Amino acid sequence: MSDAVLPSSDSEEPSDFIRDQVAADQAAGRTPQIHTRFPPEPNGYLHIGHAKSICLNFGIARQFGGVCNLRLDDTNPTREETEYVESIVEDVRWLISGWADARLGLKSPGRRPETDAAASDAHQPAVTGADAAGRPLEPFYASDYFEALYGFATQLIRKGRAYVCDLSPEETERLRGSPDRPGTDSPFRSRTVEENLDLFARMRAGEFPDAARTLRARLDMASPNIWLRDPVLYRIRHAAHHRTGDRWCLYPMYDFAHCLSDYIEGITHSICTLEFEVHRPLYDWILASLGLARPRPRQIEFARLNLGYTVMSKRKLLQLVTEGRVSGWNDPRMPTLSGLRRRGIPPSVVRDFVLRTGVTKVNAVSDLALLEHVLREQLNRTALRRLAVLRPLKLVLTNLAEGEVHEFDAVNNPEDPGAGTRKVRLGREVFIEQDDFQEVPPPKYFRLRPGGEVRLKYACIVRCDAVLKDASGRVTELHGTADLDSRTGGPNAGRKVKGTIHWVHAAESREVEVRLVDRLFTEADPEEGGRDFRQVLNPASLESVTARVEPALADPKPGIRYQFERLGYFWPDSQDSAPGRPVFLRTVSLKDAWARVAGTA
RNA sequence: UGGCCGAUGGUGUAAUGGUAACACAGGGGUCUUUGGAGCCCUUAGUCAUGGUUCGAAUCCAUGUCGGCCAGCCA
Repeated sequence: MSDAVLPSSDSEEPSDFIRDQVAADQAAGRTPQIHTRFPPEPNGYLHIGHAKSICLNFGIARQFGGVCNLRLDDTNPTREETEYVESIVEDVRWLISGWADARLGLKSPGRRPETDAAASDAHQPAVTGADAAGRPLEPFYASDYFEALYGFATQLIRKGRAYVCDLSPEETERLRGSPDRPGTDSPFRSRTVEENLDLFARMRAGEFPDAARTLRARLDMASPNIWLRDPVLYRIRHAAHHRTGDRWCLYPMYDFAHCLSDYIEGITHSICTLEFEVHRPLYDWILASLGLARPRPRQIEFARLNLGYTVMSKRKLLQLVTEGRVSGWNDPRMPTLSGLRRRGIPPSVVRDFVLRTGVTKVNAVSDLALLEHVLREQLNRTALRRLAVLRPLKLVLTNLAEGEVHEFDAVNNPEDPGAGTRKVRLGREVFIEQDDFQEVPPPKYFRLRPGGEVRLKYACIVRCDAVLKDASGRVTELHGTADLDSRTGGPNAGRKVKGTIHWVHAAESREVEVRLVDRLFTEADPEEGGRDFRQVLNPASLESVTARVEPALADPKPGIRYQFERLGYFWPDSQDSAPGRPVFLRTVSLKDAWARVAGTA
């Protein structure tokens, strides 16, 4: 099954307040070429919350004939690593593959604004597809703009809009005031342009230790908006950067770097999450203060995605990893894109899910059930059906001779006749699911019971004649009789029984490890009432069983998704499978109507 | 006791001054060699109070509740 050809809602053109704005800007001729960007900081792995931003930004580029740049927002050398850069690039490509590949804006390798003397305003155009020289393209990096940014900062100083401040971090904080009390001007606020220029150059030259001085915007210490109270634009950090090494000891802050990175790349719509709403006046102020040649980008905010039964912040996900509560960032229980991918969730499902949650400014928590619904909807249409018994119980069909074997046709996918059929074989001994037999069945139980009958899927009806137990009273084996005349085409083919169960031929079945993946937390809101989310980790989130499967499952092709009939959707784990020794992961269970009935009884 | 943003069934969204709609979840039915899938039916909502208007989920005011903001993080 190819992820790219999966049918989904990708073909629909969604509408929301951001797309309305983009459409209006384009229609009015303000931004004929739409240009968005996805700007993660490489300090962690991408998760399904980022998927929303990716789908929004690339979706807009796709819908309006534009481009979406992938940009690493790497302005803080102490938190960022190459490992994260690599995972981010891989995850973004995976998520947009077969959907918006053609919209991915990258740049020719090694290119930076200062390598392009013609562009006086540091313009960095995006390339889609391939490099003119055939070299692989690379993402944009905010760190590629350090030189250009430094130049913009000196311009701000020359205009009297920024100054070097010698206040300590503690003093800076104290003089900032509080939300309901205005701040106090820094004593360094009225330095001359010449002095500021000289000091700023010496900050860059490494003459001062960390935190000794900052470059600050000259705005309004009395503003009710904290971010307008002379915010820090540059800080000194004698730290090696994952890309620029030790070329710099002066690093721009987010507010200064982001708006100008957007400008440098020619971004028209800079879409970010709600917490940046209060930064927008600063975003606009910096750009407006510089008297820039080209049109300025515009920031629009939306509410991030939240999902039930999980946590989403990088800090908490990192905690799960470092404390060993999961096996890594790509543990199949993790909401990271690498975790979802390993679990077997196709990118088209992530896209469809995100699409269905909509785009608003309301803080909301999306329902895990919706993700599972979209998953089942797509996998139902495409997954190959197979018989697998998770917790085997032996059933001996005493009217069949040793070595007697019967063959039946089994449909590979009832939703897709083109998927064809295969043979399944039945012998004297079969395994059935322990759950499919009850010695003392509850009301409305349709499966096997002493003296009762059930159909073995694709084969024939069997009756349970005897129950064998061990000394502790545990059921160890069943004896029964097969009615071979009830097979398809047989004289008793029309006989009706209440239940149909899955099974495997004991002699030909294979033992494989199956990992039953479930939600990571037992509560929809793991942090409800301020509790530590680690208190409600689901102890049953990952259960390993040794299953008995039909031979057709012994050596599965990587990347193929299966439905184990009546159980759920599974696929071989890309990491722990070996040739001839697959490990299956459960992507999602089938809906279980009986569990509801039994649970409420 | 500051500023900004938001509030529509259980959940997520739509309705852009004119019949509150869709999806998921829940409930019921139908069909079935998956208690799956499909199909049909169904429960349930505009935060409150005023105002403007022929008419308000929508506009205005006040209140309530929720989120965000006082990193030299992003």
